[in-house]
Amino acid sequence: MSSEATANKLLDAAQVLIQERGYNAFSYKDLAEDVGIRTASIHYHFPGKASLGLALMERYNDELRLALAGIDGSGRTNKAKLKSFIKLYSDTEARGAICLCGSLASDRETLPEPLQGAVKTYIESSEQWIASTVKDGVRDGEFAYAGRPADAAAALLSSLQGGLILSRARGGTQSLLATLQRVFFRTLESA
Amino acid sequence: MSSEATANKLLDAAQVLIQERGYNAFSYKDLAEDVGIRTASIHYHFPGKASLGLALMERYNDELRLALAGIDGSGRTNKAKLKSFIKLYSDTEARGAICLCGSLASDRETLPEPLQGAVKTYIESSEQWIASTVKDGVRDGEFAYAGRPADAAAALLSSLQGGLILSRARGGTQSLLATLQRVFFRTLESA
DNA sequence: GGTAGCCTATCTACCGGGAGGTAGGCTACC
DNA sequence: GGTAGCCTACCTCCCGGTAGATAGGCTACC
Repeated sequence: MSSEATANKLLDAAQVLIQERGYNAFSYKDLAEDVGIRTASIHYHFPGKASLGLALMERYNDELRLALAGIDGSGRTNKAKLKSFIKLYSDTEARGAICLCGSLASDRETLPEPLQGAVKTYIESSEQWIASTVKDGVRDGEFAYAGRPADAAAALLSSLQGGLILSRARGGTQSLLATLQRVFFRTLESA
Repeated sequence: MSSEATANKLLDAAQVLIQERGYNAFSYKDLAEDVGIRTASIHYHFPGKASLGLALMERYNDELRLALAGIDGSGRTNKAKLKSFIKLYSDTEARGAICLCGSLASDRETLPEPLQGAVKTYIESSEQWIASTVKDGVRDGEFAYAGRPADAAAALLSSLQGGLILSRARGGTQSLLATLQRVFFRTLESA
C-alpha cells in the first residue's frame, strides 16, 4: 500500500468518525480497525492526533475551495449557485451526518490551536462566498433583498450548520435542510 | 453540605464544562475539582455519568419551560416575546458558550439513549413555542409572513444553535446573534 | 439524659480498560 | 542494501466505577 493511499484512507475514516461522534470520541483503535492496520502504524503517517486533525481540516478546506470554484464556473444564476451550495449540506443531512467543521467547532475548546484556525478559515471562506453571491444576485435583480449581504451569509451558514445538528438530533426523516432553503430564499426574494 | 446543594453544584459545574468542551471531553476529575470533593463522592449523588447527564438535561428542560411561561405571561407583543427568546441565546453568546442542547446534539451518537430523548424534547419544545408565537404574530398583524410558522421556527432555532457555535469558532467580538435576529425579523416582516 | 443504632456525606484505595504515543524489529521492493 | 511501510510489544496516563472505612449527626428507647 502506498503511503499516500493509506494516509487518505486514514483521513477518510477519521472524517466519518468525527462527523458521527466528534473529535473527542474517536480513537486510534477505531481508525486502525476501519483502515486495517495497527494503531501504532498510524503514527508513521501522522505523528499525532493533532496533525491528523489538521491535515483533515486542510483537505476539507481544499475541497470547499474546489467545490465553490466549480459552482462559480458553472455560469448559472446566483440563485442556482446558492442552491448548489445548500445541496452540499443536504447531502450531508441525507447521510445522517453533520458538517466536519460544525462538529469540530462544537469541540473547539478542546482542539489544538492550528486546528481551531483551520475551522475558522472554513467558516470565513463560506461566509465570504455566500455574501458575494447574494450581492451579485441583488445586482442582477434576482433578489429583492435590501439588507447587508454579509448578514444574509451569516444567517444562512448558521442555519445550515445548526440545521444539520438539529436534524440528526430530532432523528426523524423530515428534510429540515429543504425547509431552511425555502425560508432563506423567501428572505432574499421579498424586499 | 446538604445532599441537594452538592448535587446542584455538580450539575452547575457539569453544565459549564459540557457547554465549553462537550460531553465526551469532561471528566469526573474536572467536576470533583470544581466542586471540591473527590471523584468517588460524585457517585453518591449520581450513580453514573449517564444519570448525571440526564438529570442535567431535565433541569435544563425545566428551566426552558419556566422561561417560556414567564415570557408568555408578560403580556407583550409577539415580536417582543420572540426577542426575549433570542436574548436567552445572546446571553449565552456573551458568555462565549454554546447551548447545552446544541453541545449534546453534536455529540449525539455517543450519548446514552435517555439523554438523546431529553435533547429531542428541548428542541421540540422550542420549535413549538416559536411556531406558536409566530402564528399569533401573523394573526395579530405584527408580521406579514405568509409561510408556515413551523418553517420559520425551524429556521430560527437552527440559526440560533448554529450561530452560537460559529460565533465562538470565529472567536471575534462581533455579536453574530444580533445579526441573526435582524435577518429573522426581516423575514417575518416582509411578505 | 445517656447511649445504641442507623443514616448521610464524604473519604482513601483500588480496579480493569482504553487512550495516545514510543522503540525497535521484520519484510519486501527499488 | 537501503528504505518504505507496517508490525509487536510496551509505556504512561487517565478514565469511570467499586469497596469499604470513617466521622458526625439524628432518633429513639431505657
